[in-house]
Amino acid sequence: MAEYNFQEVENKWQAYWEQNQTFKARVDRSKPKFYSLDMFPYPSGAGLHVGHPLGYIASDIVTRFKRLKGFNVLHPMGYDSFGLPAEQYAIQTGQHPAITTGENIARYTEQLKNIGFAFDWSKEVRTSDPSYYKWTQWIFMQIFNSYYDNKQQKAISIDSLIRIFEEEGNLNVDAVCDEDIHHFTGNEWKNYTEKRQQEILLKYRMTYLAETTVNWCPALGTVLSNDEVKDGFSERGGHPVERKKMMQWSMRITAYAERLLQDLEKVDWAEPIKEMQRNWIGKSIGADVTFQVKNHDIKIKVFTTRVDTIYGVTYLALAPESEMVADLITEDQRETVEAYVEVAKNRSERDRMTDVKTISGAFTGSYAINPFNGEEIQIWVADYVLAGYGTGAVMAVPAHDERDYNFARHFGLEIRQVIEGSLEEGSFPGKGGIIMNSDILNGLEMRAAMDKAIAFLEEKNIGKGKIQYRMRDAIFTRQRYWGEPLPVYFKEGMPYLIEEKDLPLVLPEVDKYLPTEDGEPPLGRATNWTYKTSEGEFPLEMSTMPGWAGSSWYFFRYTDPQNEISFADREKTDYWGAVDLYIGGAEHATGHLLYSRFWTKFLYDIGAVGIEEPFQKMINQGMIQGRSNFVYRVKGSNTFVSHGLKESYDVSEMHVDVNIVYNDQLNLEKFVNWRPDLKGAEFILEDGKYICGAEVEKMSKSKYNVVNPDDIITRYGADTLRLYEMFLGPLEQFKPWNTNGIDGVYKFLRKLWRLYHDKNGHFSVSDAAAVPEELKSLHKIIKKAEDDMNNHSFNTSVSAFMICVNELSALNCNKRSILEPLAIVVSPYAPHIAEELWSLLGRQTSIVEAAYPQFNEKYLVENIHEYPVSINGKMRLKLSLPLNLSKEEIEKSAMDNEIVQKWLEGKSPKKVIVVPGKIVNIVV
RNA sequence: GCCGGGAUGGUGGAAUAGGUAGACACGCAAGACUUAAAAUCUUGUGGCUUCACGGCCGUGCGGGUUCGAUUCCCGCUCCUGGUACCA
Repeated sequence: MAEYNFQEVENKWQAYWEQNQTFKARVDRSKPKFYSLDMFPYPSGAGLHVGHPLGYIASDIVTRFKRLKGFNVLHPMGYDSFGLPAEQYAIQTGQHPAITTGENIARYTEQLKNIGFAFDWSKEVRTSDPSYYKWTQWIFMQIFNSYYDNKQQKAISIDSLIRIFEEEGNLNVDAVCDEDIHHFTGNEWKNYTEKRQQEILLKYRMTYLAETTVNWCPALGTVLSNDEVKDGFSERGGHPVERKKMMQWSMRITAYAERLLQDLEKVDWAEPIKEMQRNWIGKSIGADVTFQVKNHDIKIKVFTTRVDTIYGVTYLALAPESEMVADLITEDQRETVEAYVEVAKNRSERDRMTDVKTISGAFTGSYAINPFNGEEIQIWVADYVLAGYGTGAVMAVPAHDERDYNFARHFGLEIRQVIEGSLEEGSFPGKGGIIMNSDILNGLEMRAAMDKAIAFLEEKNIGKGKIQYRMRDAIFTRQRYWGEPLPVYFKEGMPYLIEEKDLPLVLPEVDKYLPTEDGEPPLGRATNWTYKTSEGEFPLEMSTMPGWAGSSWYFFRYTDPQNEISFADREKTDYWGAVDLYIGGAEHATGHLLYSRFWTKFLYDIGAVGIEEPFQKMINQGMIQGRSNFVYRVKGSNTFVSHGLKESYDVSEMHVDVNIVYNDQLNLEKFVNWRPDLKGAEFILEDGKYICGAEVEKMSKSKYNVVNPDDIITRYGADTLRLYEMFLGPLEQFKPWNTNGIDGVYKFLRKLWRLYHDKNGHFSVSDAAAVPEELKSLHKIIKKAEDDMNNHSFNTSVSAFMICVNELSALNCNKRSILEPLAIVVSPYAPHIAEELWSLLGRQTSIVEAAYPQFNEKYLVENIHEYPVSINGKMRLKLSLPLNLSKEEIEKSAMDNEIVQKWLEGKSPKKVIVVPGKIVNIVV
């Protein structure tokens, strides 16, 4: 092969890796393990664009490097293949989503294989495959069969709870459960009907059925989770979302709130992501306080984080949705309050969110009594109080809370200061201040006042210290077809699990993928969607699982994807353990990453896995944005004017396909053939070229700025694509895709190739000994590439490779002792060309099996340093001096220099700073 | 509003235990090779100024610490991600 023929080289080695199963991972206890994972892709119909593989390339480079360093690597890939787009497509076309999904996966796989990833394809999983979702269903069953014990702080089998109920009822049970639990004895339990018992157990199960307010999206016909809703619209499709009460399965992720929060300390993730999770969990430490309503037997419980300001409470406020409101309205207020509640309730979540400036509320007419000072305070209804947080009621302290302050000002309610300071500029939180006007709390600071107030509450039995989390239980059902069926049937209205031997419960065929006429989910269309037991035939659950179900445990399945007797062999999950490097977008911070941690902790609690945190280290790659190109049509004509001249004409801007533009220069021939209406287009050129305008936008079809990796590979090859994606900039940074610099890395590969070949293109290396400059160049790159790898600074490594190859080219180096290790160092980035060079060098096995070259400091040792000499901090000259000179000798050489003398103008310097091996600075 | 991330030539970016700002690459310009083009190679390329040597300015803006600041501190501007009446 005379010239570097990337097509030939890349096809050859991709076939070789596949045939030899080069990347197949096996348990091997003689080596340290390295589990590298990329975030699960959803195989969309549009295929991969150049932004998708960015993270995969980075992780591929790391795994290839780790192999060279002697690690046993697991680097799998698979598909999160249940999802809305396939179902939407099915609704439109009638085509079964499994078919579309299969086609999309085939396309993705082909595209991924073209890039030359070192994936172990034998480990591939697909969440929509029954052999996979069998185990998703199995995990659901374990969750159903568990409750969370607060004393032991772990999930425990529901059977042991039943035993406790039988023995002593629930009086001593401290578990995470529904609010409306009543106490019963062991005898009472035994006398309950089965239905009654199941009803009670459901209140304890880690996954339970309950009426919940959900984000209902009528256009999609499904429920969405909070993180699937953006500003009141669905993330997929942008359809309006409304609040609706529905019977849904939920999971008690809140039981794990504290552990999810604490264990963030154990993982090596970017601080912003951890912070997002902390905010999402939203821990607040405070107290519950019960207020007696005057002339009523109703008590109002509020949650507050500032019980120290309890003497500053001047009114209570309830959420409009609160059930207590109806009982508290007095006759003279009835009309006003009911009208207000009606309006407030119907205001959509989105209105309430966008319109935070408008203050609204209504006085119920009732009064509550402050348990600390016996004062009567008004009870209001206000839509700034959320039904879903805390108790849905707040004690308002206008002097020290901004929202309470604004509300009180608006309605003319009292504002009473209880912390020293000035109210001139409105309310202030006064967290460091001294309490005043507060009877028993006077003179204390916040912390002490809170402790004293809580002690008072507990003594009087009207409240207690409490920790509140903002995080809600996770809704686990979707009224959709294309998802995992829940392995649940209903008897007398109570849910029961199907038997384990009947897993997987396979998704049934339906005639249409739409809800039924009477509003049931699509599974309601299936015939015989029932479960037979010895007692009869019962209806199965018609909702399916949400998208996050399958992706919350896939990292375990990868270790043992074909296992038919368990979700993964414990020996294998133990060997591979936690993911050592997880690369993916930051957009999953509060969804996938939280759910996966939750399921992992659950599986740990029941003894199914040995780790509590699934992802030890994570890097979040920045998104690749699109870079759109524009042409400028002179209005009313078929003439296009180049970007630099457009100001002289009346033009309209038009997106043009970036694939027919090179370095912002339009390919005119391709342009006129791009669309029929452009036939016969004329151009006004500048310097004989048509230059396009450019702008950074999201990569999308409609903007004609989607760049497909296949096109780049056809033109430049996979190695160039890999190098270029890394060369573009730091992995974490957001950046626009721009092919302008790609020629540079392509040239680099050809220069690299030429190092191993003579002028006539014949492979030619010499066994002569390397000269010091060559060794220096080599050892510089050995060290740099390794250091960069540890910092995940891939872009700087590519630059360093270029420098190395430039240096070796200048030296006309063709020494085997230099070029062999060089091929290894480059191989994680450009594996195909490296393999080819390796085999040309006479090696029989894959370069993957080579060892990373040993760095030797001695080749880099310098004995001369070029000292920059600064005068008053500005570099003025350079001075080459031996490194073994003393400070004094360096200073003397500098002072003797004539340029230095010129700057001194005969004066003696105020100060001379000499940092040996670094710099000289002379202060005049 | 609150919490993150960022701003460096025409472009992507490099350099932070404070020590030569602009590595590497693109683009551009000039030249070599070629009938020509492509490819390849050589040289130059932050701005202003100077015939030149050189000088002045320069890392979003304004201050500060320091012999020395892209890097540390204080105060802003703009872009960007998250979050949102959470009591």
